[in-house]
Amino acid sequence: MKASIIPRKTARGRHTRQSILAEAVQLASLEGLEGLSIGRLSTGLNMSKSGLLAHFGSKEDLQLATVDLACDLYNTKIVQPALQSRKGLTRLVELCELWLKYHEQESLAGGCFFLAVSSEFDSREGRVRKRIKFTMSQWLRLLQRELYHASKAGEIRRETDVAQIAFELNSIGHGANWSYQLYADKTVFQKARRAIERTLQAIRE
Amino acid sequence: MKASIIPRKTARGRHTRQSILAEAVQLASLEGLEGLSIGRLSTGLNMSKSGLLAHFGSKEDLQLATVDLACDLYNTKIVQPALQSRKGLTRLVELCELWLKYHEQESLAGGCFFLAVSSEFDSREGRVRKRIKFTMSQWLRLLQRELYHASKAGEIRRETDVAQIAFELNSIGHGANWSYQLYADKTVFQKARRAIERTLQAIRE
DNA sequence: CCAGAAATCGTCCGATCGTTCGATCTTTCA
DNA sequence: TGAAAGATCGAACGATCGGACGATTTCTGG
Repeated sequence: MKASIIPRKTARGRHTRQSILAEAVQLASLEGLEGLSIGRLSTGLNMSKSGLLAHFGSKEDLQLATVDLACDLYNTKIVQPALQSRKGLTRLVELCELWLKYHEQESLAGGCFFLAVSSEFDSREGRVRKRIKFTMSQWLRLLQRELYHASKAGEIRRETDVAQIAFELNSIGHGANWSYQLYADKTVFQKARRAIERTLQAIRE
Repeated sequence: MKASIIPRKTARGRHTRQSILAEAVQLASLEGLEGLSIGRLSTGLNMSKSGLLAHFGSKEDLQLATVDLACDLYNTKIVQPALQSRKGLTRLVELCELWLKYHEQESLAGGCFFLAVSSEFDSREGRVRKRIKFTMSQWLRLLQRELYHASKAGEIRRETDVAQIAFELNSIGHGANWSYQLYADKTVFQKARRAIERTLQAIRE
């Protein structure tokens, strides 16, 4: 029931909090946000349950903070770098490629954090689901925005259904992440690249 | 540690067991095979925990039996009907369409059972994961087999990479299931149909 | 140097988990 | 009809969960 935010006020506190969240993102990619238990998380970090929980107040707040850190992570590693590319088709391809590269080198042990937790929470309710939905919407809108720019710039056919293509690109990510997690088959990343290329080729002007 | 199979020997026993499993498939599509707790499952069926567990012996055996029933379900509702169609491209399209229709009419409350549980177990070990992997492999091989027949029959280009196309078709299923579960947006099924059509159009002879 | 703030810890609580076991219904059949 | 077999139940177990609370350690500023 406790819903307040517990702000850490010193460098030590902030550092501990960040360490917890970094571990939480890894663990959640493997076992989900619910499987992430405070007991195991704390013992894995050599601290007490209560000491850990003091940084967040409740498990739900820990989950929310974990989602937020993952969001920062994907922004730093994928979105921001891609924003250096020219907007439109170039940036769109770069977004896909950076996403693929990031997971190809197993940066997260359990694969894409957001695909894992969005599947986990798609039948739940509450703030965590809402936050995940919001973040995923941002990602999809980002893809659509670049498709829109590409359309305006004449890089792709003007009548292209950007929602349709965003759906297809996103689906390819799902398929690649799923295959790699279940079968540990690295070739799916090349399959994904070919699929992306074919999808975009079909709408190129 | 108990690993034995507890066979039910009377009609009553078999009926109860099937009722449990039918409910378990529904529940697992919503909350996963792990979230499927024996306590809630039994109270939802108005019976005792021990009475329920007596049909399976352990939670893992219950999970395995649930996977098997789901497998039967998909065979009955999707695979067998599609086998009535002419092999090759026709049957492939029918497989995809039957899968889409089945989930479009919300036959399972939590979406595709196998996509849900394969995501859940992709980072675990044990018999359940192995069984899920095996079942998914069968599905993927089925798609590839029809592509192979289509190729032999000259319905699609002979040099088509069947593993690549199976990956793409499967990805579309992932994307549709995910979008519908997270956003309850029924239009994704039409998007999926368009994506499937585009994918197959690209390899048509 | 010390007092108050911040961080962390140890312990306890109630709930729920999977599982065991003996008792108790219910069915079957000799 | 009555005893064996099968099905179900109720109670209890140890473990683990999220969480609460006061005590204790560590840091920091006057």
